[in-house]
Amino acid sequence: MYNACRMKLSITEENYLKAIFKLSERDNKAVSTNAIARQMQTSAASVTDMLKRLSEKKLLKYTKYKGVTLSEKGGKLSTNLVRKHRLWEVFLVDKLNFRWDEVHEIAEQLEHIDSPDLVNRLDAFLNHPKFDPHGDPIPSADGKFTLRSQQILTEVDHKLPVLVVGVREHSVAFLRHLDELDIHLGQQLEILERYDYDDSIRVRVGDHQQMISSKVARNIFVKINPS
Amino acid sequence: MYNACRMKLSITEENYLKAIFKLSERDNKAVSTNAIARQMQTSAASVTDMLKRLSEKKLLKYTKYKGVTLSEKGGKLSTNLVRKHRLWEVFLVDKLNFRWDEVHEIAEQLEHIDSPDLVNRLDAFLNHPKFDPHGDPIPSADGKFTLRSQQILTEVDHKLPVLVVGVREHSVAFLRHLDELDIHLGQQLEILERYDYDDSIRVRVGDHQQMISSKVARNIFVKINPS
DNA sequence: AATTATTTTTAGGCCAATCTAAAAATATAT
DNA sequence: ATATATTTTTAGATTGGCCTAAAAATAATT
Ligand SMILES: [Mn+2]
Ligand SMILES: [Mn+2]
Ligand SMILES: [Mn+2]
Ligand SMILES: [Mn+2]
Repeated sequence: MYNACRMKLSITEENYLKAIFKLSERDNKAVSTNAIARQMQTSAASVTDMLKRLSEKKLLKYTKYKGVTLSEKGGKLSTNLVRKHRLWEVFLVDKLNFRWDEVHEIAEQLEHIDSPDLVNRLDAFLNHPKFDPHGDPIPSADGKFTLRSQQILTEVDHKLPVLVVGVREHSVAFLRHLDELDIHLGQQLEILERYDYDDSIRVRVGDHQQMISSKVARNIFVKINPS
Repeated sequence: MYNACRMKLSITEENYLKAIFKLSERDNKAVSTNAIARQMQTSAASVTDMLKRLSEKKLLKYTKYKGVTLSEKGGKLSTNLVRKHRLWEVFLVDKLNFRWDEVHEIAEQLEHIDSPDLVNRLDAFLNHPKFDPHGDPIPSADGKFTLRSQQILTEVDHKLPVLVVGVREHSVAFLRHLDELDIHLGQQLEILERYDYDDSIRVRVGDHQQMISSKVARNIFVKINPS
Protein backbone atom coordinates (compact mmCIF):
# COMPACT_ATOMS: atom_id res chain seq x y z
CA MET A 1 0.00 0.00 0.00
CA TYR A 2 2.71 2.42 1.01
CA ASN A 3 4.96 2.14 -2.01
CA ALA A 4 2.19 3.32 -4.28
CA CYS A 5 1.17 6.34 -2.28
CA ARG A 6 4.24 8.06 -0.95
CA MET A 7 3.39 11.70 -1.22
CA LYS A 8 2.81 14.27 1.43
CA LEU A 9 -0.71 15.69 1.34
CA SER A 10 -2.16 18.39 3.51
CA ILE A 11 -4.68 17.37 6.16
CA THR A 12 -7.35 19.10 4.10
CA GLU A 13 -6.47 17.14 0.99
CA GLU A 14 -6.56 13.92 2.98
CA ASN A 15 -9.98 14.78 4.34
CA TYR A 16 -11.33 15.40 0.86
CA LEU A 17 -10.02 12.03 -0.30
CA LYS A 18 -11.61 10.33 2.66
CA ALA A 19 -14.93 12.06 2.00
CA ILE A 20 -14.91 10.98 -1.63
CA PHE A 21 -13.96 7.44 -0.65
CA LYS A 22 -16.84 7.26 1.79
CA LEU A 23 -19.31 8.63 -0.74
CA SER A 24 -18.27 6.22 -3.46
CA GLU A 25 -17.74 2.99 -1.53
CA ARG A 26 -21.43 2.03 -1.68
CA ASP A 27 -22.26 2.22 -5.36
CA ASN A 28 -18.82 2.93 -6.78
CA LYS A 29 -20.29 5.64 -8.99
CA ALA A 30 -18.94 9.14 -9.62
CA VAL A 31 -19.37 11.49 -6.69
CA SER A 32 -20.96 14.89 -7.21
CA THR A 33 -19.53 18.19 -6.12
CA ASN A 34 -22.53 18.92 -3.95
CA ALA A 35 -22.32 15.58 -2.18
CA ILE A 36 -18.72 16.30 -1.26
CA ALA A 37 -19.62 19.81 -0.15
CA ARG A 38 -22.30 18.40 2.15
CA GLN A 39 -19.95 15.77 3.58
CA MET A 40 -17.15 18.27 4.14
CA GLN A 41 -19.42 21.01 5.45
CA THR A 42 -18.06 23.47 2.94
CA SER A 43 -19.18 25.32 -0.18
CA ALA A 44 -19.47 23.77 -3.63
CA ALA A 45 -17.07 26.41 -4.92
CA SER A 46 -14.36 25.29 -2.49
CA VAL A 47 -14.92 21.71 -3.56
CA THR A 48 -14.51 22.49 -7.25
CA ASP A 49 -11.32 24.27 -6.31
CA MET A 50 -9.91 21.30 -4.47
CA LEU A 51 -11.05 18.77 -7.07
CA LYS A 52 -8.92 20.56 -9.62
CA ARG A 53 -5.91 20.34 -7.37
CA LEU A 54 -6.42 16.68 -6.49
CA SER A 55 -6.98 15.90 -10.15
CA GLU A 56 -3.73 17.70 -10.96
CA LYS A 57 -2.03 15.37 -8.50
CA LYS A 58 -3.59 12.34 -10.21
CA LEU A 59 -5.47 11.30 -7.11
CA LEU A 60 -8.83 11.33 -8.87
CA LYS A 61 -10.45 11.58 -12.27
CA TYR A 62 -12.40 14.77 -12.60
CA THR A 63 -14.65 15.67 -15.51
CA LYS A 64 -16.33 19.05 -15.33
CA TYR A 65 -19.98 18.78 -14.35
CA LYS A 66 -19.68 14.99 -14.18
CA GLY A 67 -18.27 14.46 -10.71
CA VAL A 68 -15.16 12.53 -9.65
CA THR A 69 -13.91 9.01 -9.09
CA LEU A 70 -10.79 8.18 -7.12
CA SER A 71 -7.76 7.02 -9.07
CA GLU A 72 -5.88 3.93 -7.90
CA LYS A 73 -3.46 6.16 -6.04
CA GLY A 74 -6.33 8.11 -4.47
CA GLY A 75 -8.08 4.89 -3.49
CA LYS A 76 -5.00 3.49 -1.81
CA LEU A 77 -4.39 6.72 0.01
CA SER A 78 -7.93 6.85 1.37
CA THR A 79 -7.92 3.20 2.32
CA ASN A 80 -4.76 3.83 4.30
CA LEU A 81 -6.44 6.72 6.06
CA VAL A 82 -9.35 4.47 6.98
CA ARG A 83 -6.89 1.89 8.21
CA LYS A 84 -5.15 4.40 10.44
CA HIS A 85 -8.40 5.86 11.72
CA ARG A 86 -9.79 2.49 12.75
CA LEU A 87 -6.56 1.20 14.24
CA TRP A 88 -6.30 4.30 16.40
CA GLU A 89 -9.91 3.80 17.49
CA VAL A 90 -9.04 0.28 18.61
CA PHE A 91 -6.07 1.65 20.50
CA LEU A 92 -8.16 4.25 22.25
CA VAL A 93 -10.81 1.76 23.32
CA ASP A 94 -8.69 -1.30 24.05
CA LYS A 95 -5.67 0.35 25.61
CA LEU A 96 -6.82 3.70 26.94
CA ASN A 97 -10.32 2.59 27.96
CA PHE A 98 -12.23 5.19 26.04
CA ARG A 99 -15.88 4.44 25.32
CA TRP A 100 -16.86 3.73 21.71
CA ASP A 101 -18.69 7.04 21.46
CA GLU A 102 -15.63 9.09 22.42
CA VAL A 103 -13.02 7.91 19.96
CA HIS A 104 -14.06 9.13 16.55
CA GLU A 105 -13.09 12.78 17.01
CA ILE A 106 -9.67 11.91 18.34
CA ALA A 107 -9.08 9.37 15.56
CA GLU A 108 -9.95 12.07 13.06
CA GLN A 109 -6.79 13.80 14.21
CA LEU A 110 -4.60 10.74 14.69
CA GLU A 111 -5.32 9.36 11.22
CA HIS A 112 -3.22 12.15 9.71
CA ILE A 113 -0.04 11.18 11.52
CA ASP A 114 2.39 10.23 8.79
CA SER A 115 4.58 7.23 9.59
CA PRO A 116 4.08 3.86 7.93
CA ASP A 117 6.29 2.27 10.56
CA LEU A 118 4.08 3.65 13.32
CA VAL A 119 0.93 2.24 11.75
CA ASN A 120 2.39 -1.20 11.33
CA ARG A 121 3.75 -1.33 14.84
CA LEU A 122 0.45 -0.11 16.22
CA ASP A 123 -1.29 -2.83 14.23
CA ALA A 124 1.01 -5.44 15.76
CA PHE A 125 0.66 -3.96 19.25
CA LEU A 126 -3.11 -4.35 18.93
CA ASN A 127 -2.73 -7.92 17.62
CA HIS A 128 -3.80 -7.14 14.09
CA PRO A 129 -7.44 -6.39 14.78
CA LYS A 130 -9.81 -7.03 11.88
CA PHE A 131 -12.60 -4.73 13.09
CA ASP A 132 -12.76 -1.42 14.90
CA PRO A 133 -14.84 -0.62 18.02
CA HIS A 134 -17.89 0.03 15.86
CA GLY A 135 -17.56 -3.21 13.96
CA ASP A 136 -16.15 -1.60 10.84
CA PRO A 137 -13.50 -3.63 9.02
CA ILE A 138 -9.88 -2.50 9.23
CA PRO A 139 -8.11 -2.76 5.88
CA SER A 140 -4.84 -4.67 5.97
CA ALA A 141 -1.54 -3.02 5.08
CA ASP A 142 -2.11 -3.99 1.46
CA GLY A 143 -5.59 -2.50 1.45
CA LYS A 144 -7.85 -5.54 1.73
CA PHE A 145 -11.00 -5.42 3.84
CA THR A 146 -12.22 -8.49 5.72
CA LEU A 147 -15.63 -9.42 4.42
CA ARG A 148 -18.32 -10.59 6.80
CA SER A 149 -21.83 -11.84 6.21
CA GLN A 150 -24.12 -9.56 8.14
CA GLN A 151 -27.70 -8.40 8.17
CA ILE A 152 -29.56 -5.46 9.54
CA LEU A 153 -31.33 -6.46 12.74
CA THR A 154 -34.76 -5.60 11.29
CA GLU A 155 -34.28 -8.10 8.49
CA VAL A 156 -33.37 -11.16 10.50
CA ASP A 157 -35.76 -14.06 11.14
CA HIS A 158 -37.68 -14.60 14.39
CA LYS A 159 -36.24 -16.74 17.09
CA LEU A 160 -32.81 -16.91 15.51
CA PRO A 161 -30.09 -16.11 17.99
CA VAL A 162 -27.81 -13.49 16.48
CA LEU A 163 -24.64 -11.65 17.44
CA VAL A 164 -24.29 -7.89 17.29
CA VAL A 165 -21.31 -7.19 15.01
CA GLY A 166 -21.59 -3.55 14.04
CA VAL A 167 -23.47 -0.27 13.89
CA ARG A 168 -24.65 1.66 10.87
CA GLU A 169 -24.92 4.94 12.72
CA HIS A 170 -21.94 6.41 14.59
CA SER A 171 -23.39 9.38 16.43
CA VAL A 172 -22.57 9.80 20.08
CA ALA A 173 -26.30 9.88 20.86
CA PHE A 174 -26.93 6.53 19.19
CA LEU A 175 -23.92 4.80 20.69
CA ARG A 176 -24.73 6.00 24.20
CA HIS A 177 -28.32 4.88 23.73
CA LEU A 178 -27.09 1.40 22.86
CA ASP A 179 -25.02 1.43 26.05
CA GLU A 180 -28.18 2.13 27.99
CA LEU A 181 -29.92 -0.76 26.24
CA ASP A 182 -26.98 -3.00 27.14
CA ILE A 183 -26.26 -3.58 23.49
CA HIS A 184 -22.63 -3.81 22.50
CA LEU A 185 -20.49 -5.65 19.97
CA GLY A 186 -20.53 -9.39 20.65
CA GLN A 187 -23.84 -9.17 22.46
CA GLN A 188 -26.20 -12.04 21.71
CA LEU A 189 -29.75 -11.07 20.69
CA GLU A 190 -32.90 -12.85 19.67
CA ILE A 191 -35.99 -11.34 18.13
CA LEU A 192 -39.01 -12.49 20.11
CA GLU A 193 -41.77 -10.37 18.64
CA ARG A 194 -42.37 -7.80 15.90
CA TYR A 195 -44.95 -5.06 16.23
CA ASP A 196 -46.36 -3.88 12.92
CA TYR A 197 -47.77 -0.67 14.37
CA ASP A 198 -44.39 1.08 14.70
CA ASP A 199 -42.05 -1.65 13.48
CA SER A 200 -40.57 -2.00 16.93
CA ILE A 201 -39.34 -5.37 18.11
CA ARG A 202 -39.02 -7.19 21.39
CA VAL A 203 -35.68 -8.92 21.80
CA ARG A 204 -33.95 -11.07 24.33
CA VAL A 205 -30.72 -9.35 25.36
CA GLY A 206 -28.67 -11.81 27.33
CA ASP A 207 -30.97 -12.88 30.14
CA HIS A 208 -33.55 -10.10 30.01
CA GLN A 209 -35.98 -8.75 27.45
CA GLN A 210 -36.04 -5.37 25.80
CA MET A 211 -38.12 -3.30 23.41
CA ILE A 212 -36.15 -1.84 20.52
CA SER A 213 -37.55 0.85 18.26
CA SER A 214 -37.25 0.47 14.52
CA LYS A 215 -35.02 3.53 14.43
CA VAL A 216 -32.53 1.72 16.64
CA ALA A 217 -32.93 -1.74 15.13
CA ARG A 218 -32.30 -0.61 11.59
CA ASN A 219 -28.88 0.70 12.62
CA ILE A 220 -27.59 -2.52 14.12
CA PHE A 221 -25.66 -5.09 12.13
CA VAL A 222 -25.92 -8.70 13.30
CA LYS A 223 -24.80 -12.03 12.08
CA ILE A 224 -26.51 -15.36 12.48
CA ASN A 225 -25.07 -17.03 15.51
CA PRO A 226 -23.77 -20.48 14.63
CA SER A 227 -23.82 -21.70 18.24
CA MET B 1 -2.65 23.39 33.15
CA TYR B 2 -5.54 22.90 30.78
CA ASN B 3 -7.94 25.42 32.26
CA ALA B 4 -5.50 28.23 31.68
CA CYS B 5 -4.73 27.43 28.08
CA ARG B 6 -7.88 26.39 26.31
CA MET B 7 -7.51 27.92 22.90
CA LYS B 8 -7.07 26.31 19.55
CA LEU B 9 -3.78 27.24 17.93
CA SER B 10 -2.49 26.23 14.55
CA ILE B 11 0.31 23.69 14.40
CA THR B 12 2.57 26.48 13.21
CA GLU B 13 1.72 28.70 16.16
CA GLU B 14 2.36 25.79 18.52
CA ASN B 15 5.74 25.17 16.93
CA TYR B 16 6.74 28.80 17.36
CA LEU B 17 5.78 28.68 21.03
CA LYS B 18 7.78 25.53 21.52
CA ALA B 19 10.81 27.05 19.80
CA ILE B 20 10.66 30.13 22.00
CA PHE B 21 10.23 27.98 25.10
CA LYS B 22 13.27 25.94 24.20
CA LEU B 23 15.37 29.03 23.50
CA SER B 24 14.45 30.70 26.76
CA GLU B 25 14.44 27.82 29.21
CA ARG B 26 18.19 28.03 29.82
CA ASP B 27 18.74 31.65 30.77
CA ASN B 28 15.16 32.87 30.88
CA LYS B 29 16.13 35.96 28.91
CA ALA B 30 14.30 37.52 25.97
CA VAL B 31 14.62 35.54 22.75
CA SER B 32 15.75 37.26 19.56
CA THR B 33 13.99 37.15 16.23
CA ASN B 34 17.02 35.63 14.55
CA ALA B 35 17.37 32.90 17.14
CA ILE B 36 13.79 31.88 16.49
CA ALA B 37 14.30 32.03 12.74
CA ARG B 38 17.30 29.74 13.06
CA GLN B 39 15.42 27.30 15.30
CA MET B 40 12.36 27.26 13.04
CA GLN B 41 14.35 27.13 9.81
CA THR B 42 12.51 30.12 8.43
CA SER B 43 13.17 33.76 7.61
CA ALA B 44 13.41 36.54 10.17
CA ALA B 45 10.59 38.33 8.35
CA SER B 46 8.24 35.39 8.89
CA VAL B 47 9.17 35.33 12.54
CA THR B 48 8.42 39.01 13.07
CA ASP B 49 5.08 38.39 11.42
CA MET B 50 4.21 35.52 13.70
CA LEU B 51 5.47 37.29 16.83
CA LYS B 52 2.96 40.04 16.20
CA ARG B 53 0.15 37.54 15.97
CA LEU B 54 1.19 35.58 19.06
CA SER B 55 1.58 38.84 20.92
CA GLU B 56 -1.93 39.82 19.81
CA LYS B 57 -3.14 36.57 21.37
CA LYS B 58 -1.34 37.39 24.62
CA LEU B 59 0.89 34.34 24.38
CA LEU B 60 4.06 36.39 24.62
CA LYS B 61 5.39 39.84 25.34
CA TYR B 62 6.93 41.38 22.25
CA THR B 63 8.84 44.64 22.13
CA LYS B 64 10.08 45.72 18.73
CA TYR B 65 13.79 45.09 18.29
CA LYS B 66 13.99 43.72 21.84
CA GLY B 67 12.90 40.12 21.38
CA VAL B 68 10.14 38.19 23.14
CA THR B 69 9.38 36.40 26.38
CA LEU B 70 6.53 33.95 26.83
CA SER B 71 3.52 35.07 28.85
CA GLU B 72 2.13 32.80 31.53
CA LYS B 73 -0.42 31.49 29.04
CA GLY B 74 2.29 30.94 26.44
CA GLY B 75 4.47 29.19 28.98
CA LYS B 76 1.73 26.81 30.03
CA LEU B 77 0.86 26.07 26.44
CA SER B 78 4.45 25.21 25.56
CA THR B 79 4.93 23.15 28.68
CA ASN B 80 1.89 21.15 27.71
CA LEU B 81 3.34 20.59 24.26
CA VAL B 82 6.56 19.34 25.82
CA ARG B 83 4.50 17.07 28.06
CA LYS B 84 2.68 15.58 25.12
CA HIS B 85 5.83 15.22 23.05
CA ARG B 86 7.67 13.33 25.76
CA LEU B 87 4.75 11.14 26.76
CA TRP B 88 4.31 10.06 23.16
CA GLU B 89 8.02 9.30 22.97
CA VAL B 90 7.67 7.03 25.98
CA PHE B 91 4.71 5.34 24.32
CA LEU B 92 6.63 4.76 21.12
CA VAL B 93 9.62 3.26 22.88
CA ASP B 94 7.94 1.36 25.71
CA LYS B 95 4.88 0.07 23.90
CA LEU B 96 5.74 0.02 20.22
CA ASN B 97 9.41 -0.88 20.65
CA PHE B 98 10.84 1.96 18.64
CA ARG B 99 14.47 2.81 19.26
CA TRP B 100 15.25 6.09 21.01
CA ASP B 101 16.65 7.60 17.85
CA GLU B 102 13.45 7.00 15.87
CA VAL B 103 10.81 8.63 18.01
CA HIS B 104 11.42 12.36 17.89
CA GLU B 105 10.08 12.97 14.40
CA ILE B 106 6.88 11.06 15.08
CA ALA B 107 6.39 12.79 18.42
CA GLU B 108 6.74 16.11 16.63
CA GLN B 109 3.50 15.21 14.90
CA LEU B 110 1.72 13.53 17.81
CA GLU B 111 2.32 16.44 20.19
CA HIS B 112 -0.21 18.49 18.24
CA ILE B 113 -3.11 16.12 18.82
CA ASP B 114 -5.62 18.10 20.83
CA SER B 115 -7.39 16.14 23.56
CA PRO B 116 -6.62 16.68 27.23
CA ASP B 117 -8.42 13.46 28.04
CA LEU B 118 -6.16 11.55 25.66
CA VAL B 119 -2.98 12.94 27.23
CA ASN B 120 -4.07 12.08 30.72
CA ARG B 121 -5.12 8.57 29.81
CA LEU B 122 -1.89 8.06 27.94
CA ASP B 123 -0.01 9.25 31.00
CA ALA B 124 -1.86 6.72 33.15
CA PHE B 125 -1.39 3.95 30.57
CA LEU B 126 2.35 4.56 30.72
CA ASN B 127 2.30 4.61 34.55
CA HIS B 128 2.98 8.32 34.88
CA PRO B 129 6.56 8.31 33.64
CA LYS B 130 8.74 11.11 34.98
CA PHE B 131 11.33 11.02 32.18
CA ASP B 132 11.26 10.38 28.47
CA PRO B 133 13.46 7.95 26.51
CA HIS B 134 16.23 10.53 26.35
CA GLY B 135 16.11 11.24 30.06
CA ASP B 136 14.29 14.55 29.68
CA PRO B 137 11.77 15.30 32.43
CA ILE B 138 8.07 15.05 31.59
CA PRO B 139 6.09 17.91 33.09
CA SER B 140 3.08 16.86 35.14
CA ALA B 141 -0.45 17.85 34.17
CA ASP B 142 -0.04 21.02 36.22
CA GLY B 143 3.23 21.90 34.53
CA LYS B 144 5.84 20.90 37.08
CA PHE B 145 9.11 19.32 36.02
CA THR B 146 10.82 16.71 38.18
CA LEU B 147 14.22 18.01 39.19
CA ARG B 148 17.20 15.71 39.27
CA SER B 149 20.77 16.24 40.32
CA GLN B 150 22.91 15.43 37.35
CA GLN B 151 26.33 16.18 35.95
CA ILE B 152 27.93 16.03 32.58
CA LEU B 153 30.08 12.91 32.30
CA THR B 154 33.23 14.95 31.67
CA GLU B 155 32.82 16.72 34.99
CA VAL B 156 32.48 13.74 37.28
CA ASP B 157 35.25 12.48 39.56
CA HIS B 158 37.47 9.49 38.86
CA LYS B 159 36.50 6.09 40.11
CA LEU B 160 33.02 7.13 41.07
CA PRO B 161 30.41 4.75 39.73
CA VAL B 162 27.71 6.76 37.97
CA LEU B 163 24.42 6.08 36.21
CA VAL B 164 23.61 7.39 32.75
CA VAL B 165 20.41 9.43 33.11
CA GLY B 166 20.16 11.53 29.99
CA VAL B 167 21.62 12.92 26.80
CA ARG B 168 22.34 16.52 25.86
CA GLU B 169 22.36 15.87 22.14
CA HIS B 170 19.38 14.24 20.41
CA SER B 171 20.61 13.63 16.88
CA VAL B 172 20.04 10.23 15.37
CA ALA B 173 23.76 9.95 14.71
CA PHE B 174 24.67 10.51 18.35
CA LEU B 175 22.02 8.19 19.74
CA ARG B 176 22.95 5.36 17.39
CA HIS B 177 26.59 5.86 18.28
CA LEU B 178 25.74 5.44 21.95
CA ASP B 179 23.92 2.22 21.05
CA GLU B 180 27.11 0.96 19.47
CA LEU B 181 29.03 1.88 22.61
CA ASP B 182 26.48 -0.02 24.68
CA ILE B 183 25.56 3.15 26.51
CA HIS B 184 21.89 3.59 27.36
CA LEU B 185 19.82 5.14 30.11
CA GLY B 186 20.35 3.34 33.39
CA GLN B 187 23.74 2.05 32.31
CA GLN B 188 26.37 2.11 35.02
CA LEU B 189 29.69 3.76 34.15
CA GLU B 190 32.94 4.53 35.87
CA ILE B 191 35.69 6.79 34.67
CA LEU B 192 38.97 4.91 34.83
CA GLU B 193 41.33 7.29 33.08
CA ARG B 194 41.40 10.75 31.54
CA TYR B 195 43.67 11.61 28.62
CA ASP B 196 44.66 15.24 28.46
CA TYR B 197 45.78 15.06 24.85
CA ASP B 198 42.23 14.94 23.40
CA ASP B 199 40.16 14.96 26.57
CA SER B 200 39.00 11.44 25.87
CA ILE B 201 38.29 9.10 28.77
CA ARG B 202 38.45 5.40 29.44
CA VAL B 203 35.37 4.08 31.22
CA ARG B 204 34.11 0.84 32.58
CA VAL B 205 30.79 0.05 30.90
CA GLY B 206 29.19 -2.82 32.71
CA ASP B 207 31.83 -5.56 32.59
CA HIS B 208 34.05 -4.24 29.83
CA GLN B 209 36.09 -1.13 29.16
CA GLN B 210 35.62 1.50 26.52
CA MET B 211 37.23 4.65 25.18
CA ILE B 212 34.89 7.62 24.96
CA SER B 213 35.76 10.77 23.03
CA SER B 214 35.24 14.13 24.66
CA LYS B 215 32.65 14.93 22.03
CA VAL B 216 30.57 12.00 23.21
CA ALA B 217 31.27 12.36 26.92
CA ARG B 218 30.24 15.98 27.08
CA ASN B 219 26.78 15.05 25.84
CA ILE B 220 26.00 12.45 28.46
CA PHE B 221 24.24 13.29 31.71
CA VAL B 222 25.01 11.06 34.68
CA LYS B 223 24.21 11.00 38.33
CA ILE B 224 26.33 9.75 41.16
CA ASN B 225 25.36 6.18 41.85
CA PRO B 226 24.42 5.75 45.51
CA SER B 227 24.86 1.97 45.42
C1' DA C 1 -39.40 22.48 -27.32
C1' DA C 2 -39.35 25.87 -24.13
C1' DT C 3 -39.32 27.24 -19.48
C1' DT C 4 -37.90 26.61 -14.83
C1' DA C 5 -35.10 24.64 -11.25
C1' DT C 6 -30.88 22.71 -9.74
C1' DT C 7 -26.09 21.89 -9.91
C1' DT C 8 -21.62 23.28 -10.91
C1' DT C 9 -18.17 26.42 -12.21
C1' DT C 10 -16.03 30.96 -12.50
C1' DA C 11 -14.78 35.43 -10.73
C1' DG C 12 -13.05 38.07 -7.24
C1' DG C 13 -11.68 38.58 -2.51
C1' DC C 14 -9.99 37.25 2.31
C1' DC C 15 -6.76 35.23 5.68
C1' DA C 16 -2.66 32.63 7.44
C1' DA C 17 1.83 31.58 6.50
C1' DT C 18 5.49 31.99 3.80
C1' DC C 19 9.14 34.36 0.77
C1' DT C 20 12.69 38.18 -1.06
C1' DA C 21 14.31 42.73 -1.15
C1' DA C 22 14.67 47.09 0.84
C1' DA C 23 14.49 50.20 4.76
C1' DA C 24 15.20 51.19 9.54
C1' DA C 25 17.09 50.38 14.00
C1' DT C 26 20.71 48.71 16.85
C1' DA C 27 25.37 47.05 17.80
C1' DT C 28 30.37 47.04 16.83
C1' DA C 29 34.69 48.87 15.41
C1' DT C 30 37.73 52.31 14.22
C1' DA D 1 31.90 60.20 17.23
C1' DT D 2 31.56 58.30 12.92
C1' DA D 3 31.50 54.60 9.86
C1' DT D 4 30.46 49.86 9.21
C1' DA D 5 28.17 45.62 10.16
C1' DT D 6 24.38 43.15 11.94
C1' DT D 7 19.75 42.58 13.28
C1' DT D 8 15.11 43.50 12.75
C1' DT D 9 11.16 45.31 10.59
C1' DT D 10 8.45 46.73 6.63
C1' DA D 11 6.79 46.32 1.92
C1' DG D 12 5.04 43.64 -1.53
C1' DA D 13 4.19 39.17 -3.64
C1' DT D 14 2.77 34.10 -3.52
C1' DT D 15 0.15 29.94 -2.23
C1' DG D 16 -3.47 27.01 -0.12
C1' DG D 17 -7.83 26.95 1.50
C1' DC D 18 -11.82 29.22 2.19
C1' DC D 19 -15.87 32.50 1.16
C1' DT D 20 -20.05 34.92 -1.62
C1' DA D 21 -22.19 36.24 -5.75
C1' DA D 22 -22.85 35.69 -10.50
C1' DA D 23 -22.59 33.02 -14.72
C1' DA D 24 -22.91 28.76 -17.12
C1' DA D 25 -24.22 24.02 -17.69
C1' DT D 26 -27.33 20.34 -16.85
C1' DA D 27 -31.72 18.32 -15.27
C1' DA D 28 -36.64 18.46 -14.58
C1' DT D 29 -41.30 20.26 -15.84
C1' DT D 30 -44.76 21.72 -18.46
MN1 LIG E 1 -14.56 6.85 13.41
MN1 LIG F 1 -15.10 3.43 13.81
MN1 LIG G 1 11.92 14.64 21.02
MN1 LIG H 1 12.92 13.23 24.08
